[in-house]
Amino acid sequence: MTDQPHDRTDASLIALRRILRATELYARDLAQAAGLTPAQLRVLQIVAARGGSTTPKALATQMGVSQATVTALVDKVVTRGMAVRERSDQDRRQTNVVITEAGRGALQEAPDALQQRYVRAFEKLADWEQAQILASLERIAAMLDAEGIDASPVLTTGEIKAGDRPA
Amino acid sequence: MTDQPHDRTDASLIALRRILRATELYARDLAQAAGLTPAQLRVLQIVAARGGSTTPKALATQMGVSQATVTALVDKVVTRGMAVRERSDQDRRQTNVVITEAGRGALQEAPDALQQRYVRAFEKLADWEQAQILASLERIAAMLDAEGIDASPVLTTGEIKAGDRPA
DNA sequence: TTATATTGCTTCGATAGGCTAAGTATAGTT
DNA sequence: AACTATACTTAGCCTATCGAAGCAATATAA
Repeated sequence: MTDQPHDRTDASLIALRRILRATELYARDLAQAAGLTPAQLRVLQIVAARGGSTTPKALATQMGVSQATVTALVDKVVTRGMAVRERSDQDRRQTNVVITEAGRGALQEAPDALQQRYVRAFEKLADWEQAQILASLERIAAMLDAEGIDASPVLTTGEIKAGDRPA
Repeated sequence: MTDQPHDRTDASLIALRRILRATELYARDLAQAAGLTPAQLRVLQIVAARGGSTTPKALATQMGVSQATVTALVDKVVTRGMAVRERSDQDRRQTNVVITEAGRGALQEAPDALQQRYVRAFEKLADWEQAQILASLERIAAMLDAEGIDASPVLTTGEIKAGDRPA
């Protein structure tokens, strides 16, 4: 392969697309395995990550969609018995979306789309490879979201990892 | 940052998500700017990339969706005057989707989501950085779509059966 | 206290993208 | 001529998403 700069640009774009596509397809796959659509699965994941209960408002913010959309999604997971709505006692305008045992079960069947596949492979890599890939990814992420995108909440496993219970 | 292996796994996942999210949001943005939805834009892009004319079959294959979906998408871009349908002369079962001047204009207004933002930044990087990023991306792509997604982009026909909204 | 915001969520009506199944031509095969 | 296969379209049905409007509870002002 020649070293025309443009070749590399194209090749990296192609690789990026493969990544996006693989992620998307795998997300669908997993969601289907758990009897949930990707969007519904995301709802459950966020609720679980926030200690098993959160509000539609918080979901909307974190997912970057409108509250109306969250209402529809919550309707569906509620219908499937994977969550319930409970009126808040502090502020009775608020509703808490609470995950059920069935919901937790479904989550276990369908762990995070990226995590499942990626972690296994990543952790097999040599140390230097991991370091290089990490550096590259962070570089790319910075390139992509540096300009323009409003500071909307990025869903990361990191930030929602351990117990930050919302009162 | 410490060098705990797990930190790196998490950090790389977070970076990946940022990439996915940035791409998704930017795609919407651009599509809106051009008066097209992301899917419709993709149709136009593919048609243009194939020399300004291609068949629904080819579109379906390349986009990984059914022909029926392509029909619907083509309907929309045709309605917007950005493409026309023409019966093939070689095989009269075939239809050619042909991009119009208006379509080309729209494409120029809204170039590829990834390309637009990424290429600019990528081509500013130092040579060694480009090489490293490319290697990493290809590595990741291989990790993600190697195992599991067997052959076709078409998913299993597992069903997520309907649910109605709770009262 | 009563009147007026503001907040949190749901409902309604649209639009988009996606699917499967069934229909219609056209092209190939036997 | 009679099948079979191919290329699309149609029809009917999901899900996801939005904006606008509505309702209920809280907060603020007069």
